[in-house]
Amino acid sequence: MEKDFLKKYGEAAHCPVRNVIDRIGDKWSVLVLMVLEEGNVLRFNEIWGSIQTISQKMLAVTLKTLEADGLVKRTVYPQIPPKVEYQLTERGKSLLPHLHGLVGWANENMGEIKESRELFGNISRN
Amino acid sequence: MEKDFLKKYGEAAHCPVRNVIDRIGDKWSVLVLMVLEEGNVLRFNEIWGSIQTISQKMLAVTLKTLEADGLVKRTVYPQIPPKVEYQLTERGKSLLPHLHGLVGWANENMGEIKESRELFGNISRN
DNA sequence: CAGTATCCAGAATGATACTG
DNA sequence: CAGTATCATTCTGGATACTG
Repeated sequence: MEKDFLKKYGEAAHCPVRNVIDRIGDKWSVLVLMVLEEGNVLRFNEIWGSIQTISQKMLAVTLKTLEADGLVKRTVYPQIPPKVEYQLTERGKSLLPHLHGLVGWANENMGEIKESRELFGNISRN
Repeated sequence: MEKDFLKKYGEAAHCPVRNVIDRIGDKWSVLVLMVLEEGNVLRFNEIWGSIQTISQKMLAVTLKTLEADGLVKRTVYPQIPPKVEYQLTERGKSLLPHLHGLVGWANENMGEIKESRELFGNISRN
């Protein structure tokens, strides 16, 4: 029996799933978005202090990507020393409920998932 | 003004955000989950045919990870040639609404996001 | 303070060939 | 059919040093 009703996925540019995962699947974007949600308006070093293990480079790269996507707004105050503030845009805010859905799911299921993984035996992805 | 009310994120093992992103942030997991949702019960090659650009190796690895996490159930029929069927578990099904939330958001916003990115100028993440 | 520039290690993914 | 094994490549992120 053929299953021709299945959609074809994976063609990169036009794949809606790829679009999402490419955007939030990196190591830090979701974390930065949630920190900004909590802090409202934050300076570079405030975000850096809140995400303990991120490197300065990756914070800069992540913020720039989020800004380019219009999820975060960057405001520069021309002073010395410089002051730069970051905050979510409306578009960025509209994404957050979905992220909370995911994190909520993770919190509810991580315990059992870890047990499953133990039973299955640790596997490598290579 | 200090912002000590900010939570501290990023400590890997105990970070709920890391837990989610590590699980669905890879290149293929979400795609495979959605194909299985649509197809209900599918054989290895049916999934492979539905995700055009995935390699055989990565499909095998992805399915094994999802199985280890208890999101997908694998059933082997001891025949020659072999027949193996994959389907979502209840846990796997419980994740999907959240993924649909994200994909829906992406579909609604991708147009504007692409425009933003053009205006901003293409940036590299390195 | 808020970044950049460089360089590098390791992880993730892909290509290809082979097998029970 | 449903994988595994191996090798090659690409991509990501971290360390460190430097700057307007």
